[in-house]
Amino acid sequence: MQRTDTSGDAVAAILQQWQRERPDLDASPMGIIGRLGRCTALLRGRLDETFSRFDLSSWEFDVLATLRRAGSPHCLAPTTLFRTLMITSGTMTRQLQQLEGRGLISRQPNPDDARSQLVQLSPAGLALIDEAVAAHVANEHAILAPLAAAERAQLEQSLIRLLAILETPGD
Amino acid sequence: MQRTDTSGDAVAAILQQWQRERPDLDASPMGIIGRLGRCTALLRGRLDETFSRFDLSSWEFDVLATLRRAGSPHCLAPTTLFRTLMITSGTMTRQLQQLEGRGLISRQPNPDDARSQLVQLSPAGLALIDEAVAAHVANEHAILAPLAAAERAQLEQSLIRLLAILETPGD
DNA sequence: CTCAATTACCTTGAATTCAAGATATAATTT
DNA sequence: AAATTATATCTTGAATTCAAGGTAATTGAG
Repeated sequence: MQRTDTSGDAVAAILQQWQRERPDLDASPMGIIGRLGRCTALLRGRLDETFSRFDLSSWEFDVLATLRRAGSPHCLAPTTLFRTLMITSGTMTRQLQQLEGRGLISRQPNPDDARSQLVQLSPAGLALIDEAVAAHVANEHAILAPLAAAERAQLEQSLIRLLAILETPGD
Repeated sequence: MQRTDTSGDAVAAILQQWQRERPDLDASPMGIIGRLGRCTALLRGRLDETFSRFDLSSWEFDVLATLRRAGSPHCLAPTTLFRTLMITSGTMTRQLQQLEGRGLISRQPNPDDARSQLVQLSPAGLALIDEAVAAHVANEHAILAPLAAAERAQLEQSLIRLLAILETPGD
């Protein structure tokens, strides 16, 4: 059975419920934090549609895109990759094994350090990610198209501000 | 090994890399979509800190909070729950089994429909979630405290707008 | 009224992700 | 210089999540 959801603005309804059940609490921060999570969840689905057209999952796209962004020779150490992608090293290993199996990357031992490996985008991987990135960016443009330029600017500015707060180490 | 990240504003750096490597693409939507995902990821960690103080994981909190919000007698069908929580029915079953094992909910057959069950918050579950919600809301207030009232309003307004677009069925 | 077909509800097997462990290098002390 | 501690890199076992399947109830036609 598939997950479903009938939301209008579900978050507003949740806030009303809390107001009714726990009037002693000021739940207003949920108006921001709840909607943020919800937007991210819905976006994930939209973006995955494009990835799947290239037989890629979200994380596969991310790995290939990171190598691509690094520039020629499209070669990075696994540690650099998993730090950039904010995943654990174990997850990284599995992902690289899988991508190597599909011939999208190659892994070679690092001659200068037996602990380390060198991950490189294969020609096939390079061609694939170059196409996929173009489609991905086009998809993102389409998703945000209903937003006027001023709305986009306001949203981005707000997110920059929030991100600065969240990244501040003095939690 | 733990995941790490050294971001200043990592998204800005990524945009610059794409500009250098693929000047033919206008990657500006990533400025919004990338930061949104990043904010959500960082928030998750912050919120989990509070949940763990009550020996709750994020999903456990969500289930109990949904039952609590519903109001007395804090009783819902599993289907209502998994639709609200946007998870699959299989995941729901496991979670309810676990919560029942901890004595936080009870499950009884529905007398009107042998297919269905009734999930109810136990007294212990009610007491726990009432405490945890208060702490959670306080935590959210603390997280957003650096934002001025006007900034909060602008951010929320932007998110409401974006959410409306993303929820529009005409994908 | 009976039976078939659709719908709705819940439990089990495959895939993904994380925490802990094993090995190799570097740094420090004696 | 040898030994020891500490750091860094990558691969494996435990837990969580999703897709497919089985069972019960409702609907509608004959």
